[in-house]
Amino acid sequence: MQPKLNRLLRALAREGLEVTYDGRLYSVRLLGDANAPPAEVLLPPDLPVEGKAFQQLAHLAALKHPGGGEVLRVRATPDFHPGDSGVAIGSVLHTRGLVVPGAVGTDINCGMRLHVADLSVEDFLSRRDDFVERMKGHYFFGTRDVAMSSRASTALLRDGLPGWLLETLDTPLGCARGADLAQLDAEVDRVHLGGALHGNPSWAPDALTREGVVRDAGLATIGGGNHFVEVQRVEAVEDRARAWAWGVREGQLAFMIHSGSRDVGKHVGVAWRERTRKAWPQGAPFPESGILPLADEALVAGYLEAEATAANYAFLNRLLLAELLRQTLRELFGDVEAPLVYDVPHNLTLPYEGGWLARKGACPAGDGQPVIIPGSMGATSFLMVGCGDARSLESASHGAGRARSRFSMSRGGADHSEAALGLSGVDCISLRAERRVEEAPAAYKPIRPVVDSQVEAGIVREVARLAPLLTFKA
DNA sequence: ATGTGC
Repeated sequence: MQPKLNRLLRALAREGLEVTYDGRLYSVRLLGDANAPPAEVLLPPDLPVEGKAFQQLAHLAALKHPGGGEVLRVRATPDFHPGDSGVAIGSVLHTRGLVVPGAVGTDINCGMRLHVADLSVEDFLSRRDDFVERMKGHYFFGTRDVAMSSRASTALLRDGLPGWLLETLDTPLGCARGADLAQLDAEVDRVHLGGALHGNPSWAPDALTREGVVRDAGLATIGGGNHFVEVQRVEAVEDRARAWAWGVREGQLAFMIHSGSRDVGKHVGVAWRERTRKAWPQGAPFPESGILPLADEALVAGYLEAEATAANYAFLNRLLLAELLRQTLRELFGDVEAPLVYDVPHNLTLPYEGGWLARKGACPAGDGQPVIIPGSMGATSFLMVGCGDARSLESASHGAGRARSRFSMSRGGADHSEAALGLSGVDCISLRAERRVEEAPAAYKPIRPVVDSQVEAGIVREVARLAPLLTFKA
């Protein structure tokens, strides 16, 4: 291990980085930039490291705006890996007086949602094929163009889930027609921030605010990449008191949803990437990292409102994905309770200590907060509780982390046998064969060391472990 | 991340 580590440190030094490592925590800084805060990375010695991701972190910490504002701290989670917009996935950025749209990216309010159901695994598996066929209809072919009233859509984008619910009570359309709206209302408390950010519908694509009935092809769909819907079994409970309080018990069925704001986030993210570039002060050189901050107060407020608009959409997307699961369960098994445990965003800018905290693939881990860390398909996922650790900027990993790129997984010549991909015994439902390969367990780091390192560092504690039964990938 | 495209 040591020679390998020394090689990495030397390679990074050649690229202009100053790196130290104490066996748990890396500290990274651009050489010769003593004013920039060092970026910290929690990473146990047995996990693979990527030079590019370190470089991206060091550049993020060194970010400056000629108009003022400052980066206070940068921290990365143990699942961090290079991002293609110049900001590593797993970065947490604490700023004052400036905001970095690229530190959230286009996948705004990507997040996790977890439900449990009082249904035995045996009963569920006895109707597995029926269940899969119905969900395929919903997630892959069927429930496209989800209808909602223009009023509900506008209220959602502006006020989030409570606004949407208020308008939907009068005119339930689409998936909402079969929903228990009183239950959805009661569950809003278990959505991070109440699922209610202050948005502005004018930042959303025009189609979402059209008069009359809005028909949206993206709503209640999983989306690509690492997004998924997974049916699991609660295989072990570590913190019985907390699990009980959250409604989680051993042997229950669970539903885990990983999805985001679909094309709405892309629309907002791309628009603000342009605006941020145009807002860069005339004559000032562009940072070589390509990462641009906003410092102007009105622009910062405008961006945060746009981000919130997409975030509100993502909250509803995850809610409706869960609602389709819940309705399908009722169709197959009668009156099954499938209450929400928690819904938490891991790509969002939120107020923190008088400034802003931008998380890109990092789960909030405030004291007592539920933290959801999914393993790859076929691996255990974790329900944790945050410890409110300040050194980690109250942030945990959002998964195991990608070990190999989608491209490197799918290219010819690679061993695509089930065994090599780690897919033996994995029940993955997707219409696209290449998705199973790109997202196979072999593309991801092992989840155990990622979780353990965060427990040892006092960031999270284990509440329950969830074993996969079947996974839907778009 | 994106009704993706290396």
